[in-house]
Amino acid sequence: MRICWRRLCILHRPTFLSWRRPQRRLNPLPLATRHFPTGDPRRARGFASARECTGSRTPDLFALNKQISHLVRAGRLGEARAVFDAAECRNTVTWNAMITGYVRRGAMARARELFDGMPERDVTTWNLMISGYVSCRGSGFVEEGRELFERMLERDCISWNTMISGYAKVGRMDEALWLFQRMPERNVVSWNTMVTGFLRNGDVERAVGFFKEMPERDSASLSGLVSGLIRNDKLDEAARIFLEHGNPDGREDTVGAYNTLIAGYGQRGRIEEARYLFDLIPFGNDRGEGGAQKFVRNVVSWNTMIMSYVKVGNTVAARELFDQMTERDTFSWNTMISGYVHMSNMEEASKLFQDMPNPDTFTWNTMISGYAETGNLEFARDLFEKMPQKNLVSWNSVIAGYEKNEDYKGAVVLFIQMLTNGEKPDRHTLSSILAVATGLVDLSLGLQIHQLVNKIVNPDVPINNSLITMYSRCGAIVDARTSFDEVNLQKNVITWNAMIGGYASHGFAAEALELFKLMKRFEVRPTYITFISVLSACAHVGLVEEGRRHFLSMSKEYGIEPTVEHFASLVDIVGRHGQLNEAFDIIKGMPMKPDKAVWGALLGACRVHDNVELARVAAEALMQLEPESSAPYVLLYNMYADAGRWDDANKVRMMMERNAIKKCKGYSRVDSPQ
DNA sequence: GTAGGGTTAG
Repeated sequence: MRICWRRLCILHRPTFLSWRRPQRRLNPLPLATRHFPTGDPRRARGFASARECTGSRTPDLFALNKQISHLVRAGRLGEARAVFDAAECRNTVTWNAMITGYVRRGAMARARELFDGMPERDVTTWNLMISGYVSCRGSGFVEEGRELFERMLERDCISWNTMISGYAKVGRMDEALWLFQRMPERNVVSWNTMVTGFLRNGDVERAVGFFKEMPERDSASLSGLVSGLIRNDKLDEAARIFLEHGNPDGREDTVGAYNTLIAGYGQRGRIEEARYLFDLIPFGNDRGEGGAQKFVRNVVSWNTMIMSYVKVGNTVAARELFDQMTERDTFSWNTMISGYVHMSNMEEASKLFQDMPNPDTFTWNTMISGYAETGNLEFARDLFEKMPQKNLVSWNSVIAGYEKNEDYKGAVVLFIQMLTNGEKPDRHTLSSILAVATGLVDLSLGLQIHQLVNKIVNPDVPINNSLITMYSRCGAIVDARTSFDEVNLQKNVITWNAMIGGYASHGFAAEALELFKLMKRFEVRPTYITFISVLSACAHVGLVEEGRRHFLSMSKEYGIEPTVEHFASLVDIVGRHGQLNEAFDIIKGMPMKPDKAVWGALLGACRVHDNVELARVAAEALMQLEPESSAPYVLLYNMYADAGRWDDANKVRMMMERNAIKKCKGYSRVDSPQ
């Protein structure tokens, strides 16, 4: 299948093809200074066409500031700026509102330009700028923040807190602590910032120490500690401290901390603890009459608890809670539906889907992927066509569904449709389509997708693994190796398996085994898949002893129990070497039923080493396993014929005719010897 | 303008 990208681009101009990662702007933008060619320094900066009204708040000014704030909150910065520029009269609040817009968007160069051009700044202005610099992504702007902080004449508590949180964000807790110790007065936020700062940087001990030392705590202190501890995998400690401190400021938002803990336990499958906490949340008025604990379970508590049950596959318990809820939101419905979908119970899922008042895109996508996963492409496609609003996940779900059900052409058609619709593929799309190229063994498609990968996503281990698999399946083993070497960041076991498997299946046994050695040197734990490749490599080059050793080391060193595939390889290794009886003994000693690969390996070995009797055993086993296959008959016939045992050969032929086995092309010798 | 808080799809 060939996709003509160029034609697609010309016809439909998918925007992503010319898409570039945005560059960070470091220097202030040159604004339209030429419109104000007077000598006024403020004009020279390009702003001051307005009269500055620093005095009384006129109603006009109030409305103007409100309007700018409103536009900024809605993210409509361009409009906000137009209003700002057109204003006849401004005060500091006006300027601050506009700066807020730029700061929130991370456009610090623009913010700075306004800041530099302002006639009068207040503490809020300075704090805004510092906050903008220190929360800028990329962490390169703390110094700019600090510079402003140092230049401030009157700092308030927020200035200090902002600066401290800036250092905490970039991991410089020493600097944060230095400021904390020197600030003239601290409030509860200062303390909270330090606690969460330590937690953010993995210093659990000092975080807990600071928490205990705090002169006063509020619900944010507790929530911050709880969530930070959970992020540091200290779930039990979080629960202990939380239960010890209860509800510090008597506010209802403590229920958030309960929910955090329930989610923490739920996500780790510790359902009993999650349920215990859920039951502990003061519920209604029954425990809160004194007024001390009036907060109740909210809809998120219910959803989180349902999610916990869904996670461990207990849809019955989840449904019980779901039915008890008096108020459900879309999360409740979606979680419950996704629970059924995960258990492949599409019947219940679709019942809920029909009952759900306002299914959203999430719901539709869940149903689509559910049908796709259970092999019902028709339903998946039908929903996909009918859904009122598709998003990227919708496309990805349906494409992945086609790929998993091996309808590769359908997947490619959908992918092209997706591009022509102007949707930009992401790593999920690309990895599906790479799997499609692998399934089709279509190198040309694979190469095109590789180009697309380079263009639109950052290097990423799973994608690179898919590339390795694609190239090696398409026989481009050198390209596979190139992709393998490009995963210099963090090769995972799949990376190694893909490359070792690629080498093994193309007969590069030495390279496969060499890589396996290297893998162990990098202390990557092999999986059963690794051993399938390793054993097959050993079989290819006749490394009997090494093969045996690897087979034994599987369970001994790595605790991996050999599967039927490993046994097939072992039989192959031993049998090819001529040790047919040992091979047969291995089969007899297998803990599971030998499959056709196992018997096939023995039969092949018997053919090579001319052991007709054992060949008969193997062939008969194969005939039972695969009654329609002609191969065992043909092989056995040939062996008898070669040995001159024509009676036996003819018996095989008669048997074949009796069972109405059709001969396959490529086994012409069946007819020729006579 | 500073600290914290939960849940759903590929």
